[in-house]
Parts: sequence; C-alpha cells; structure tokens
Amino acid sequence: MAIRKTTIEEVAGLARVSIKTVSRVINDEPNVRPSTRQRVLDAIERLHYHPSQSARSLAGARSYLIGLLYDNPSSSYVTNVQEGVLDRCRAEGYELIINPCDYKDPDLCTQVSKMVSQARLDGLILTPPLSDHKALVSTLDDQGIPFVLIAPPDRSDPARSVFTDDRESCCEMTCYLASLGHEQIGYIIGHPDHAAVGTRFLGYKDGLDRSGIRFDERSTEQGYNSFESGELAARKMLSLDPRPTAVFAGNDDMAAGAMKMAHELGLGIPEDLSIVGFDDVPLASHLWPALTTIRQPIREMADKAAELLLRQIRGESREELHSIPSTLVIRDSTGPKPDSNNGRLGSGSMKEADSESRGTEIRSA
Amino acid sequence: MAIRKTTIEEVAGLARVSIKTVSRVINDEPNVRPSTRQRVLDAIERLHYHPSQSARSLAGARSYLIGLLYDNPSSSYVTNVQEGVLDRCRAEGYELIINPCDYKDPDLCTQVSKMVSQARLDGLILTPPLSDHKALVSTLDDQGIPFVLIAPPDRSDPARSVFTDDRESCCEMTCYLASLGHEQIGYIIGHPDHAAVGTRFLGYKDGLDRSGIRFDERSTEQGYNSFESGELAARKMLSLDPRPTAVFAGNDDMAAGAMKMAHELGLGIPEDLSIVGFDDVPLASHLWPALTTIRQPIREMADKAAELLLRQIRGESREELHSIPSTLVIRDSTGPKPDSNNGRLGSGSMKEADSESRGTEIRSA
DNA sequence: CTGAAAGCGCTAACAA
DNA sequence: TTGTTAGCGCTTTCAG
Repeated sequence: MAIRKTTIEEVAGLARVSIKTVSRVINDEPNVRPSTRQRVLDAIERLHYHPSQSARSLAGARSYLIGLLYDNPSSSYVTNVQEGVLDRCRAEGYELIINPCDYKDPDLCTQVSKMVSQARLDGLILTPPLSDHKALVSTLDDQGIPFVLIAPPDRSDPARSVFTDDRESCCEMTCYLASLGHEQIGYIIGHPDHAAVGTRFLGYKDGLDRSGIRFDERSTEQGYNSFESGELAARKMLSLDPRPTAVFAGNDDMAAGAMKMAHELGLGIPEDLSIVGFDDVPLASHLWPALTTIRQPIREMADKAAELLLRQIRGESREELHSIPSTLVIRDSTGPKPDSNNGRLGSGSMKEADSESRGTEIRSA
Repeated sequence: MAIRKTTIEEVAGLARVSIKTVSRVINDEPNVRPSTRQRVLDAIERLHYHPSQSARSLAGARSYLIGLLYDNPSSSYVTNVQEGVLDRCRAEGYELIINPCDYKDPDLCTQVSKMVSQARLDGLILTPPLSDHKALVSTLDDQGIPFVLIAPPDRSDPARSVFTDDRESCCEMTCYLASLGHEQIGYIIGHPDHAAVGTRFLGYKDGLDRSGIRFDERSTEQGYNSFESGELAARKMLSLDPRPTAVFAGNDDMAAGAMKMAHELGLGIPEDLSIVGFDDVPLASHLWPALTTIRQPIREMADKAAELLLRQIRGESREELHSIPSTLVIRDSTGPKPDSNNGRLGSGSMKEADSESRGTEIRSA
C-alpha cells in the first residue's frame, strides 16, 4: 500500500533533537534557536515528513477542520465560495468540510451543533441566507464556536463579517439606467427571506433619488429569486400603461425570466426595454442579449472570510470593517430609452462595441 | 467552550462491558451477543456518544476521509456530484474532502499523490475530465489507493467505474430530431480533451444511421465546450447552403451559443431551426426558448460512485457494470422541420403543451 | 463471546 | 533554549 509514514521521532532522530523541539518547529512556536530550527526543517524536508492530522488533533485541541455552511443560492456561487475558502484554508494547514443545509429546516440549529461537535470543527463560515439566520447565529454564539458571516444583514459584528456594497452598487446601476434616459425603471424584488434583498431595493431607491426620479410603487413587483418568479413579475410589470422602459431585477435568474417574458411579448431588448440583473452568474453572459448586471466579488469575500476565521481561531481577531466592492458589468441588455435622444449613446452603438467581449466593467463606488 | 466529550470508557462503564466491546459494537464487528450489543447501543444513545474520528484514525488505519477530484466542467455539475457523494459518505461515517484540480497541470499526479498521503485519504472519486486522465489513474493504481471513476472513457474497469449511456441517449435524441422530419442535422463536437465527447458524437452517428440519414462531414463543426465556441461553430454551420434545420450541440453551453447566433441571424427557434444540447444545466431551462436537452443522472452517479468506493475500501467490491441511464428532456427549442409536414406534431402544439413546465421527460433506452 | 494491555503520533504541561 | 513524561480516545493484538 502507501509508503510507511515517517513520524516525528524519525525527524527528531535525524535532527538530533527531542520530538518536542520538532513539534515546536512544526507549530511555529517560539523558543527554538534559529540554527536548531533549520536543522529540524532540513530533516523534515529530507524525510518528506508530514505530521499526522489525526495525532495532532487527538493530542491537541484543534481538528484543523473548518466547516462551510450554505443553502445553495446558485451553484456558481457555491463553487466560488468553496474555492476561495479552500485556497486560504489549505495555505494555512486547514481542511474544509462542506455542508449543504436547508435554511427552512426547523431543526437546522440542532443539526448544525451536532455536526460541529461530531466533526469537531474548529470554526464555521456561513453564506447567505444562512448568515442572516438569527437563531442559527445565536446558537453558534452560545456554543462559543468561532464563525464568520458572509454578507450578513447588518454591520453590527464587523470582526466576524465580510461585506460587499450591495446598496451602493444598486444605486449606481439605477443611476446608470437613468443616465440612459430611462425615467420609469421597474424593480423586481427578490425573495423576502433573504436579507440582501432589502439592501438591494434600498440601493435602487437611492439611485432613483439621486437621479431625481420619484419612486413609484406601481413599478415594483415581488419576485422570489427564481426564473419563473421573474417571468411572472415581468408579465405584470410590462402590462402597465405606460410601461417601464427599464427593469432592474434583484438577481440574474429573475432578470433572465423577465427577459424571456419580454421576448414573448415581442419586445426588443434593449430597443424597447432595458433589463439588468444582479450577481453575474454564468447564465448572464450567455443570455441573448447578454445581461448587464452587477458582479459580486464572491471569491475574494470567501477568501477574506476564511482569513478572518483562521485569525479568530488563533485569537487574533481585530475590529475592522471588511467590505469588498461589487462591480457593474455593462453588456448588451441595456440601451437608451426608446424614442429618446437623452441617452449618451446612439441606438445600437453599444451592442457593436461589446458584442464579443465579456462585458465592460465599471468599478463600483 | 463546547460540552466535554463523552468517551468510549464512559459508555463502557454505563453498559458494564469493556471498551473493546463498545468498539466492536461501533464498528459492527461480529462476536457480540445481541443483548450485550443492545446494552451498549442504549448507553451510546443515553450519553449522546460519538466516537472521535481523530482517535479512530490514529489508532486504526483509516482516516474516514475520502477525496473528490474535479476540474470544474460546470458549477452545477460540481455541486450535484458533491451532494450525491456527500450524502452517501455521511451516511456511512465518512467525510468528504473536495479538491479542485487543473487537468492540464503537468504535475497534477505529484500534487494528487502528495495530497492523498498528507490528508491520508482512504479513497478518491474522480469526475471527467480527470477520470480519463490516463497518467493520473495509473499513478493512483500504482499507489494502491482505492478510487472510483465517474464516466471514464472505456468500460475496462467496471468495478471501479460508474457510467451513463451517453451514446444511446445521443442516438435517441438524433432519432427524435429525425422523427420531426429533420434530414440535415448538424453536430457541434465538444472539446477534444474530453473523452465523453467522442462517445456522444458516435451516438449522433448511430442515430443518423438508425434514421436512414447519411452522415455528412460538412454538417459537423468542432467546438470547445464553451458558449463562445458554440457561437462560432453555429455561425459556420448556419452559413451552409442548404443550411441544417436542426443542430445538436455536444453540451448545453455550446447549444446556448448556437442559439444566440441563430437569434442574431434572425432565425426563429424552433420555426426555422431546432437546437438541442446535452447536460441539462440550469441555464438550459432559462434560455429563450427553453432548450431541449439530455439530462445526466449526475447525483445518482455520484451516489453510486461513493457506494462503490466505500465498498472497495471495505474490500467487498464486485465486478458489475454500473450504468445509470440519461433522459431526454423535450422543451421548446425543437419543432418540426420547416416547410414540412413530416413531423408528428403540428407547428406550435409542442410549445403550448410545455411552455410552463420543466420539460417533458422521456426515459432513454 | 469478552477483556486487558499496548500503542497509534502527537501536544501539553512541567522540568531541566 | 531544550527535553521528559503523560496522556488524547480509540483499535489492535492476544488472552481468556
């Protein structure tokens, strides 16, 4: 089978020190003379020594395992978060245990605590919508297990949270639409269970304000984050008279639904209707026309979350605010308001410019 | 912090047996009188006892960890595989370590062996395109580490592989198109590095054969699995004269690209052109019109792979062939051949029937 | 069928 | 700055 494991003792033997000294070197503990440390390091290298995680965690307190809790908002989101967290974990000698959950499960809290204690996880990272699950968060808090929240609903716990600027970027997107001449900009609200939904909606209103457009409740429809809910919301919204010339959907799936509905109603995009989304899932750039949207820095947020968690586990956490900006991605689903020369771009010019690109990025405030 | 761990000794105490007997019960070993076993089980229950993985793996040989190797073909594929494997692992007391790889990395083999020995993985599951990476597979074989391949290129190692019927389902899809009256059916080939690509192409040819249509090389274009390559391939293919009335793309992303190109060329789908894909990624049902495609039983395959792996680890593997059928999903992107009444369905009737549904499923041979 | 003893490879006190 | 001595909680011999 596999090559027999080299142990700490063999390393100690080769380096002519005690195993405790080797242990010190492995764990970056102080009180080792540089020359000794080097000798140990050489021995480790020579023997291809890797400490046994099982032994370490049995003897010590830690498992060197951290858990990632998520309730699949979209698979691309999940894989991005995983990769971001994984890179950081591995780099610091930790492994990742992934944990799909159901945020509506009444005994989610019980399950999670059980899983944490069974697997002896050293810490947890929660993504939305789990990061805004009050009961879960306070259960973890009570258990005293370290955790970090990705995109939680409020900024009350900065040392244990990583944010992006949803509100600002939505405001900016709305202003962008206004700058194209649109005056009636509909908004499809996301699933009420998700905290980010409220923030995005506020950003939309901010943008209206800043562009001097009055918020009109009739231009707003409730969606539920799904493609189908986007279709339905768009159907209602597009039957208004006058009808909005632009629609801002709270996520890309709903935007895709709205786009399909527009096609079915015979509306040209962007000639008759501009549509924008939020997330920049892979789908966005594969729609016809390619969707203008907002890209979240998911991977970076995940990496930062893992960094904060590991820092917390080591007891070095600090009280800073960690926020990473989102980015507008302008593609082909947006254009000047129909029958208007207010827009800055002539009809069609935009399409030509970007048709082959992955979209134009504009750094968000 | 967390509640102090209950140990095997406390259980033994309560059950009035030795720790060895408790160990036997935990590991489902024989030679325990049923009544004794029950007493132990009760004690375990009463104490909420969970064995320490670290201790088990330190004392025993196993780590109770299995690894999943993948090179992200698509995020929905990855998350599906993960969930399938995870369910099975957890159910049998194992944990999953995920491992994104780069199949083109020249020292992939080295990295993987190192990771396996460092993390002391008990076994591995490989997904395409890693499962058709000859060098990798033989490295693992040499190391003697148990593994299972998902959808490998050939059926030479059935005990360690899980298959689906790519070829048969592609044949069937082609026949379906032929049954709608199409006689010139283009095919966009996938990335040459992926073994499944060849199989699917063979299935397409089978279908042509079976439908009495002659294979014409000019109706074939090379793609590279990406959306963009689908656009390009479609552009070439649709400029043929006469132009194909149906296009079969080797995956959904390329089909989406082809669809976009068709839209840009002003072709109606399915009135002027039928398009089908392969995979049934979430994108497929969100396109306009919704894409007819083939659904792979990813989760089931993953579950089966985990089952085979665990069986192998326990030394009980058998030499059966494990193949799980794929399914045709008929949506709105396919219809009768234009200017033809050969199809079994009148124009438009299909659309009506399925417009709100997730598609009609037809069990594949 | 059951149990006693000896580690697995490491970390955590405590000495030196 | 370094080493010694106990275990961590389990599985594995090998005896009963």
